[in-house]
Amino acid sequence: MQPDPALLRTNACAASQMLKALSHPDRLMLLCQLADGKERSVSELETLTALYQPSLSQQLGVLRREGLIAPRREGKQMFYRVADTRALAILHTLYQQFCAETETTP
Amino acid sequence: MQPDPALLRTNACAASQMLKALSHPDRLMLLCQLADGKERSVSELETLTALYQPSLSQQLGVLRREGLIAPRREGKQMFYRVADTRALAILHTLYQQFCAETETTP
DNA sequence: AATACATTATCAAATAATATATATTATTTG
DNA sequence: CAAATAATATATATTATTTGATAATGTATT
Repeated sequence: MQPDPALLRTNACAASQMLKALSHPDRLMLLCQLADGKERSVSELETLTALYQPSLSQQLGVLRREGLIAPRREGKQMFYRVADTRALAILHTLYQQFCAETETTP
Repeated sequence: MQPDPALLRTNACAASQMLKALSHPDRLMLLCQLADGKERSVSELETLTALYQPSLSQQLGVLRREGLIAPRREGKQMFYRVADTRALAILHTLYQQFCAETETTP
């Protein structure tokens, strides 16, 4: 599936760095709320995830520095959206694997 | 995409635990070698990844305890294969996103 | 200036990573 | 059968990183 060992390592490092950013429940919840590609304000995210505000901002900072999300300021509010198509692809797979079956079907 | 906040958190925790296991270059390289669903012996994996044996065994141990891979003994050798379909799905997405474009095309 | 919203700084506790040493299990050989 | 070897696993020690909580600070609007 991957012939060149040096390239394998390079790619594995890149991928695992992104996975590291994803592998935190709070950060993953945040990204789930942005997985539709639309943007959300920080206060919306605060409501949706029920995270304590400084933690929220802290985790958004991690995602921002990794380039996974991008900010846009509008007055006093900050809006974030997913800024990395690779992350978006992973999020969709995660949704299929971890959420699709556990959906609340009335 | 995900209405119930409690369920969101539950799923996010499950997913991030698996991602944590994936988000290490050595472990990811190992899993890449098993991503075709076939099994490989530890010594094969040692050759393929050029990892120092105790590290290799240590990382295999992490993956095994997380249930991502399953062992089979055959004489003195141990064979491992991916034992989790969710992990397999994630690995395929990762391959598409991080390896597909960088393929060595002669 | 006051208010609401958002970010940064600090720091102890918990976890994870890396390297080295040692142990286990099974086969082979004398 | 006992000793040697091979393949893999575990233990340990050290260092580095991450987490989680709280306090302090910054920024824009009213």
